[in-house]
Amino acid sequence: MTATNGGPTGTRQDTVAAVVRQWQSVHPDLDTAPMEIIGRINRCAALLQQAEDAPLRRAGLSRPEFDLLGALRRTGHELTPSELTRETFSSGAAVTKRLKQLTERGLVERRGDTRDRRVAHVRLTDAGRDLVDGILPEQLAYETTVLSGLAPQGKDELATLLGELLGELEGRLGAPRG
Amino acid sequence: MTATNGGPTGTRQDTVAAVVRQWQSVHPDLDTAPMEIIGRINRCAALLQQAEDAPLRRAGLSRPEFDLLGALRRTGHELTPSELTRETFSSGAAVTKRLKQLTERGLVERRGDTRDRRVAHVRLTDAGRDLVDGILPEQLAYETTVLSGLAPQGKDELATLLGELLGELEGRLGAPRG
DNA sequence: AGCAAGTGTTTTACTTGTAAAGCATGCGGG
DNA sequence: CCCGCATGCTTTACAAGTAAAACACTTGCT
Repeated sequence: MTATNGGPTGTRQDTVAAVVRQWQSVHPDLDTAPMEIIGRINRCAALLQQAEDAPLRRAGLSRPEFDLLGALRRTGHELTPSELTRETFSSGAAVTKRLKQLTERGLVERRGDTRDRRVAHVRLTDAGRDLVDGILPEQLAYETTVLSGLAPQGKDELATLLGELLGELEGRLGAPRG
Repeated sequence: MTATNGGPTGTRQDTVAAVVRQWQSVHPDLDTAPMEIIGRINRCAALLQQAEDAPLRRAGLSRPEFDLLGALRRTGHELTPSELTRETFSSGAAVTKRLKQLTERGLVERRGDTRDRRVAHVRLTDAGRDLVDGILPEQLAYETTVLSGLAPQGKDELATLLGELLGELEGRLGAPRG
């Protein structure tokens, strides 16, 4: 179809490029440029999550469960369910369900607040902490190999650009917290 | 905590940066660099999907439903359920369910293959085509504004880098199709 | 022809997430 | 004091995805 398809010049063809080309031939008038970024982000995220799930599944954890445990581990202190909601960007109901399961599995513990009996405080058990500490290196190692195809400079550039975009998005969509 | 936190030099602080900083203070030995890319991709994807859903929801569509309709629209011809599975990267069962709903809503039609009575052929109805054609410009317009905070050069750079990464991922994870 | 194995699609049982309602508790004004 | 409203968390009813089994049909071997 296209005249300038070229050969493999080092950049491998990805599926999003093909999709964008199809859209352009159907709607030549539309500016499909945003798809090249947003479509790729979505597709990368889908593939990465699928792949990252592998190390986690070995430990019997889903990614949202790991995110919850990770939030407790990296903050280093107890968190209430509502704080976990904020840290893991998920709904209160979802956090409640996950906590129930993780508690049953002995990975987290809860205690009530002495002052305000509505609030709970959640913390990792020793088993929970060990599990997170065991998985995290594996996951980072895997992620490192995934990114090994990019030039070091490209990685820095990519991290920076994504940081700018994310800052935009969080400012715009997450509404300025004030 | 950090000495070189600096002021607002143009790059706004994003949540992933804070998370990475937490991990580094807990596990100073680990190389957290991959998080700066992969964590941001995941978070961007989450925020984008949430936001992009807005224009779609107005039309009563979920993103996966729109992806299905979009695949039919951009290829320009009928597709079988298994082809839709490949085009939309979702499972056969999911496609079956979506087709059922979209058929009930009069957005797609199915006909059986005359030669092989196992296969079905799915196509957009006029209403379905009109719906996609109506939504797509809105969505692209929205996406354009989302990206408007990035410098034009940054956008190109980002698209290119993501394309490289995605090419890697699809080659590695999606297994070379051959 | 007739049957085993393969392919395309759907069904089933189950898991997980969500929105909205429901509880229990705390807080401030009359 | 106590009533109304806000808050923190959980429950309920439901929507949507998945893996594995089931189903329907075709194909190739004999």
